[in-house]
Amino acid sequence: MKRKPSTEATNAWIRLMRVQSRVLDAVEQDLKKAGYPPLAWYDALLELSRAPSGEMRPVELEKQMLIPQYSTSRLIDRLVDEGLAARRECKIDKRGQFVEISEAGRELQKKMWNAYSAAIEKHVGSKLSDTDAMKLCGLLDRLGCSCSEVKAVLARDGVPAR
Amino acid sequence: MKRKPSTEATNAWIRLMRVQSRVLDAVEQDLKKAGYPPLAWYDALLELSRAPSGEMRPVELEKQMLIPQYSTSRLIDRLVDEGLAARRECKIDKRGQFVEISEAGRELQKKMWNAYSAAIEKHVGSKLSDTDAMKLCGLLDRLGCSCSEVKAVLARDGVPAR
DNA sequence: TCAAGATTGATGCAGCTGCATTTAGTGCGG
DNA sequence: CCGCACTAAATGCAGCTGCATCAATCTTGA
Repeated sequence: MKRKPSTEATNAWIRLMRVQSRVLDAVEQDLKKAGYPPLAWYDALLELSRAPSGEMRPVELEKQMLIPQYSTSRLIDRLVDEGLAARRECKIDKRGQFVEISEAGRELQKKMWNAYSAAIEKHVGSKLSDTDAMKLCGLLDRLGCSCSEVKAVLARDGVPAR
Repeated sequence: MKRKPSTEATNAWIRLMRVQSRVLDAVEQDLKKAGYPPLAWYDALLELSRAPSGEMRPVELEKQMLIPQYSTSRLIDRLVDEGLAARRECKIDKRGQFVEISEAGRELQKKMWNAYSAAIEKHVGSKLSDTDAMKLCGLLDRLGCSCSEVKAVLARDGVPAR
């Protein structure tokens, strides 16, 4: 319980915190400068656009995005306010609802992916060879436990952050 | 400008975001469960406690912690509210001030370091060999640019996050 | 069938962040 | 000495997060 971490572990901890924060910040700034909303919006739009019928239950979205319930609820509020999605009633369960992505939402998602992927390339890709990127993944995975499902998702035009 | 990142780079990006968020969350939760304030408080207390006279200018603190000015200002507010630090007037520059850590502040910093270091060991150290931790540092450093000064600081009983 | 419990989603409140602006004081060139 | 640009710190406002709680509805089991 009181075992102290090695210097190496501590260094890894510090860098993990700092580097992530810098890189995330840089990417978010690039998106913002291009006039786009935060990454969380992108993630939600991506999930919605991937749903076969273009609509999902908030609970689903919540599980996909790994964010808390209230956070989903409010994110949906904002997307709806901006006309990027719409709430649909759910007939089979009156507690629930469906969230449907709009055309504007789909377009935004696609346009954001251009800026987003460029930012990833700029702030990550260009600084690491593919083999090094793979090594980094391997090491990070050991800390994270549950990231293996990511690979499956990473098919087409977009990636979820967080 | 429109170059797309490789799958490897994208994977590294995703993992960097996810793993950091999970690990940080786990560590913060451990601290919170032990009844301690957020990590940012610890960082500030650590910086203050390291200052030779136990006091610093907010501007200094800001530079050390790499957080924006207003953020420092409010963090100091909170520390002062909790009796962990006190504002002292600065005679040589009447715009400015000094922030001095209190005894309570020093004690809290030391107690937090026990919980904090245990959390680092639990969530990072125990999952990575020292050599792997070093490899991880090396890879992360290439993304982060400016983390080299960390080593110098990492001497005694505590580490700054972010 | 109906009460107990679980699930879905919303919301009030507090804390923290970012942004822009304000207030106050410093220091320099003319 | 004065005006002007600069720096130190605080603050109002909006957005987002976490927590706790709520209301509505669904499910289960006696």
